[in-house]
Amino acid sequence: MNLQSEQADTKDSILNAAECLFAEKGYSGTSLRVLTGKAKVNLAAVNYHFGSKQALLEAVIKRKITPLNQIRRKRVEEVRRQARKEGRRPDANDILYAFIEPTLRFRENERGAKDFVTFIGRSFADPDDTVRKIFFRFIQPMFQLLLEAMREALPHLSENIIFWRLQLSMGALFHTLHICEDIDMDHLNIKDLDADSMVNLILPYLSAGMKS
Amino acid sequence: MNLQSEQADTKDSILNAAECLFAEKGYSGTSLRVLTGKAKVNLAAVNYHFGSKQALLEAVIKRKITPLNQIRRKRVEEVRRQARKEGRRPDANDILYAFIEPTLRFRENERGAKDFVTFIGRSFADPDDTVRKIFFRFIQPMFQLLLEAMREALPHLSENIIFWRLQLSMGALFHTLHICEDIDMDHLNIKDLDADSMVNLILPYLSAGMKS
DNA sequence: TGTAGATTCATACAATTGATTAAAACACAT
DNA sequence: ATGTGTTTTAATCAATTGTATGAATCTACA
Repeated sequence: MNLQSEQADTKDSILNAAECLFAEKGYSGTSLRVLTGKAKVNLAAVNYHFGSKQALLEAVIKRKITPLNQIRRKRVEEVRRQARKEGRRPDANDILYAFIEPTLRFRENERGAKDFVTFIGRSFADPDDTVRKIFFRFIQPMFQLLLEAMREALPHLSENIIFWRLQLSMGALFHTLHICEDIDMDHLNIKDLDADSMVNLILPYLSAGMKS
Repeated sequence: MNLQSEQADTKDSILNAAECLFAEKGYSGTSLRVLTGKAKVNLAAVNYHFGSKQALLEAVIKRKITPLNQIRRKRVEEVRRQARKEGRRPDANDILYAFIEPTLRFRENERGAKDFVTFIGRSFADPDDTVRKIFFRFIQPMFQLLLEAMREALPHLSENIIFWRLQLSMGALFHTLHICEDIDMDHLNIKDLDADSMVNLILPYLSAGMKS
């Protein structure tokens, strides 16, 4: 067995560099050479430690999405539980808040989380199909939970409508979080907005749309 | 000078194949070999007729975006003119309708337009920066017009807010139009929805969000 | 200190990329 | 029919891609 910290250093360097570069240039747009260059490790290190570029992608996603989804799931279910306890339907706004607030908080606090969230937005359109598939596998249960909760909150709307309004919400959210890294308009600063301000910016929009 | 129809056939074959493949796999994900293969022309034809892959991209975008933007601009300005004539502010819903309805109508009617609209959604996240830049150049004036119109319609909101709500709207719209090609859920069919149904699905959401 | 196992390293591999070239094939006016 | 300018074709270019290999280096325990 080797010294833990050494191995961890290399693996973590690769994961961190991948997270950053995947956010900036996408999975398909990032070569292992610039990736290992940024991580300051040998080119072969990726295949040695992860097996392949695709396996690295899975590791990058899993590392961040697992704890994030855990929080979001807890928060959403807490909203449903609270509503049930009070004998009423959950509110769509509360559900969205329970999903969005941890996402943006996470994005603000955790190291590299901003890159990761940007990466999510990018992945929906990656040239490589496997990227979408892998992401889908990790996101699907969370989306399903949101769907259930929203059906409770908005019983007068068909499942069809709710489904597509949730898609619209996801598109709005991740597109905005993705491109806000690109935009550097002088008077329209959002890049450095804190989590609360971003929630205040985005939540009312999504909430109104869901209930419309 | 050569026979017009021959040259046009080759160039158009390339443009059509590019449109389709760019929608399916993105610009960076499409190689000139599979592209010329699909178009049933020689590999060198792209560089001969367009100069480079990037020049082809510009041609693909320009061909469809120019007439589409012309219609949308006319429609949006008609909404503003009508409101001014009646001495009132334009309605946000009318502005959105003037933008979205031609987009979805176009998507439904014109040959290859569905692919093109899908391609737009994909391009926001293409690994190649130049794709985003080229698209931005063509979309920017239209976005600016929407921004102006919305400031008229929603004078109580800051330019900042309107800007980001428009971004949210664009994200919602193009993400949904993009992924709806992927989704084939048995009971949640949207793929073959006609333009009117899609407007009815999307417009209330965006409208409520903008006004929220 | 010496050895076994884990890690790093430089190098090479086959495949694919966009682009270029020169010759062949073509169209058309004279 | 001949010649001219355009288009198509096959072949090749250098560059980049993810991956694989074997030797070198390092770590930890005897």
